[in-house]
Amino acid sequence: MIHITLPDGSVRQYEKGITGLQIALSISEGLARNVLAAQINQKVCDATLPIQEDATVKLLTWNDAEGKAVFWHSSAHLLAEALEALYPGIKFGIGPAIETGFYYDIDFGDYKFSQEDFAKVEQKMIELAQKKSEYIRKEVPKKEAIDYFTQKNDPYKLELIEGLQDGQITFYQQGNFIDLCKGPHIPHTGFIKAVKILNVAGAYWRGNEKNKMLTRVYAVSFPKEKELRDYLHMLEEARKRDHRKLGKELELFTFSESVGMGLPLWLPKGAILRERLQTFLRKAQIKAGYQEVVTPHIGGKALYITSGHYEKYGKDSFQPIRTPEADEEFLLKPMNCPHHCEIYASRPRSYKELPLRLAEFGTVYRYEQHGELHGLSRVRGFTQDDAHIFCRPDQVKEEFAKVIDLVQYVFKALGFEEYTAQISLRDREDKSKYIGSEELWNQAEQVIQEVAQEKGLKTTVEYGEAAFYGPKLDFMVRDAIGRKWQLGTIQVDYNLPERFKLEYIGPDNQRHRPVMIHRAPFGSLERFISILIEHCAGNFPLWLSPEQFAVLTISERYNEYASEVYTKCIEHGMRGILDNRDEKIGKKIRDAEVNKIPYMIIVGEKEMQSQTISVRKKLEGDLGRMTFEELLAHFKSETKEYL
RNA sequence: GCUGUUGUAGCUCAGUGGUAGAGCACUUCCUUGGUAAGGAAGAGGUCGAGGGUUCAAUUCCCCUCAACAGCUCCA
Repeated sequence: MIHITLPDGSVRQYEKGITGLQIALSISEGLARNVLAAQINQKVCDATLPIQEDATVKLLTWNDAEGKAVFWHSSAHLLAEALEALYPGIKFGIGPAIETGFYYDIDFGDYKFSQEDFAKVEQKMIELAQKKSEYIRKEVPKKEAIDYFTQKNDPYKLELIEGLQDGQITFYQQGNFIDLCKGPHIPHTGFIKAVKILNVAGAYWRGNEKNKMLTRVYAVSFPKEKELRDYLHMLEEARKRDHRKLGKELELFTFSESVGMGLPLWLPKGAILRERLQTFLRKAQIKAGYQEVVTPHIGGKALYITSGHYEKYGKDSFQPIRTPEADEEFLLKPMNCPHHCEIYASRPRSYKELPLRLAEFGTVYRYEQHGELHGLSRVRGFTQDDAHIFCRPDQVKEEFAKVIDLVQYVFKALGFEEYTAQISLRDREDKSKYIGSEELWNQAEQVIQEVAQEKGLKTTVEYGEAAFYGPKLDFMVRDAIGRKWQLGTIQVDYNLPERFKLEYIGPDNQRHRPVMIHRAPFGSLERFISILIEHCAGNFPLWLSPEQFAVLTISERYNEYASEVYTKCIEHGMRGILDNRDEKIGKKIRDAEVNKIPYMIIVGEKEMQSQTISVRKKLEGDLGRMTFEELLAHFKSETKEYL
């Protein structure tokens, strides 16, 4: 008998050789029907794998991320099986699960696989799935593996086998399809009830552009039809919310080929959005003890040699700007920290003035690769809501905590309710690539984890993801349609204080090196706004809306009264427009709705007579007649402290 | 940067080896209307830029730029 510890801490006894599936069956039939794989001592395995000794076992279902990954990986095999059945002789690269769904890289030879083929393949996949073919694991000697794929004439699989150790090679077979694969897989294909091929794209074999380009077939699958429908609905919604589309429609920003790619031009309405966000954060930062600074858009080359960025990124950046006379060279600043370090170093510092928190909405320029540019989310010129906190090592914890408070305040104000903190620490094996003493790192890594816990943040820890100069904490937010984005970041830095030889005089009258914390709640305004637009589908909260109201006239007879109302609104600090076009009210309402203007103020005969206004709210409808003061109250309650 | 797709009016898109079309937006006129599109007329384009084939190119070919998708990258 062996002892199996389950996630709830309970321990059960089973015969040696029991499988995850059988354990599930012993708990409930329903669970057994849903088990996709088993996590045995932290390792994800086939649910059909016999367990030979005491172990901790977690049964994975569709509700576990690992369960989904196995499900999608198995679906990739099903896709391959279907493709092989329909297009005999094609050759297979790799077919992994990805964040949502899976893909398979295929060499179709001369055939051009396209959109027209999708339905046929989906149908075949479902047909094969319904056979409930088991995924059968088989350990094969290297020679046998090579023989199989040689006979099958698949050079990609052969190349993969070459890199594997004899004795560690496994095949998985379902139906007539055999694939080189280390697994694990779901018990049988019958779990897969809904599939959708999403798109095809070229992808180099092994990601190397010198290699042959294969056709990557992207697809997604689900255990229920409804989940597929929901997913497709989400994709549709994402298309509708695309910030590039809304940005154009709402006249927030544009691009010009003459100005250059990746260099956004902010239109008046977009500029209001930026201004609102900056004013909002500025207010919060002043309360939190930050001091604002302003630094130029360029910096001498020497600055970046000192910071080390020139060596690391110099070649991949915008090239230096030269002055007419001497051999002076300036670089467009790719980050603000060196400038801020110079401000710190501009005079001797006492421990009494630490922490020193320097903030700047600093515009930086980075030469992003051509193919990487994407709307506002990846650009070549952007404004960071940057700040650098210079503090003593023993202040890192408190400062970190304060930054987390600030970020949480910002997220809440902007309607991001769900987020997790991703903590990036050193590689546990190889610590050689990091700068800074072991002691400082240990302290900072511990401090970050403690603070995150004390703040009650949901955290994930990624080892090996820390920057070479220090550990960091990134906020991953979930938007209104369930997508995850990395937003605010807090990074500890031991490198720059060292390179810039920053010092402060301690109570012991000795020189000490401060620690620097980089932080940006938004990250970049451009990227943040792109996420915000998609999060709220262009329906900004009232305090951010570029146009908060529109005064709509019933006919030109009321133009004068409408102007009075409009002027009163403007005088009260509201932003909006007066629509006195020669159009019917229905048309004006429609246009205001389409332009996502939160409040429509309608004036006609009744309103003019009674010196009132009729108010209609976007997406909600008529609020009825009210006085101007009542409208003001609506505004006040909706904008709270942010107006 | 690599591969593929696309580029026609301000926007969304048809179309053709014989120098172009729709809807919306815009201008003017009619209409003076009550909670998501009133009517009519008009104006608007070197068909992304450059080169080639041709009697003739927006259409075919080459090259270039940009956008989009994917790959690789991200201080």
